[in-house]
Amino acid sequence: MFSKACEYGIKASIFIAVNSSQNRRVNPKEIAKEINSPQAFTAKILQDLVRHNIIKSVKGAHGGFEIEKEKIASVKLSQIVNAIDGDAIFNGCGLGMETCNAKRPCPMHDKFKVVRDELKHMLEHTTLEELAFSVQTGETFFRV
Amino acid sequence: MFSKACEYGIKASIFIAVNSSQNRRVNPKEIAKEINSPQAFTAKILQDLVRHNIIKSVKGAHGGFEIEKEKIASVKLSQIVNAIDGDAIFNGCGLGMETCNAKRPCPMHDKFKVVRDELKHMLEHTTLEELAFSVQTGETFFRV
DNA sequence: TTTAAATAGGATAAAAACATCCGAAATAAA
DNA sequence: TTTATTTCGGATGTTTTTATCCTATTTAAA
Repeated sequence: MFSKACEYGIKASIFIAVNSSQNRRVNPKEIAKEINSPQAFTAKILQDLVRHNIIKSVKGAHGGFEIEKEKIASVKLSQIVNAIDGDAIFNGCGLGMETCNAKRPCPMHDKFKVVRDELKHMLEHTTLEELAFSVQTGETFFRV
Repeated sequence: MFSKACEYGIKASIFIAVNSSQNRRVNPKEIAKEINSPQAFTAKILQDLVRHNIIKSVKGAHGGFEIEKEKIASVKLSQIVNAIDGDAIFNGCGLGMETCNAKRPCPMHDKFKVVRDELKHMLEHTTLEELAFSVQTGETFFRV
């Protein structure tokens, strides 16, 4: 469904949100440990999220990654997915056809579109805030 | 969403169904041409579908691939997807966590499960017959 | 029985995804 | 100003996915 990079990116963003809400910056080492991901690879993904203006990085001593508090509630899962995996998941054809559309649909088009649109809707209406909150309350988890 | 192999496998199955309903066997060359896929790679996938007992192959002169007519209506998309991509799409965690479940859910679990279950339901209730029919009537297409 | 036409399957190659390493650049604090 | 700490970014390596090639095996028909 999502690439590994995207999975790591989502988890990392949530973890950063959890910490930023407590005014703590975190670094790739802490993040990778918490979300159970390869550190250097995770660092690359964090750079990507910074370039896409989803998280903020602060260089130098006492630096790290953070998300502005006001942003935590407004950032949607769809933005993270789109930043890392692009928009194929939102608009792409279920059978990978470049040219599939309502006028000239692939055999799966109608049925697939229903599911894809629901996924899209879910990603566009799920905020970092609610995900971070469920982690903070101990309701959900990043790892075993 | 699905691997390339799975996309080719679905399209190939539909094309074989269309032809089998007219008592025609087809070979990898015809199939690859029709569904716009690499021929040798497609042949491998066909072997996989044969091993999974979804399609039938007939070796030797005048051989080729076919699907028993009675089977066309009973084969579900889910069987093809499962044969090629396995069951991760049906049961896997949205964040790739091996251990995610209702008791110890990942942050996306509840919201993802809704979408994943709808995808699963769609795949389990879509038959090769209806897909093949939509191609036969010229309502849907494999390529540009 | 021979031949031509098919699928089967192993070996190999190319591309993409996943991952690591290391030095450069930035910055806060000593 | 120096030092320690941190992100940035390029180079490189590994694994998986995608794709090709070639030979063996099977089988219908001549």
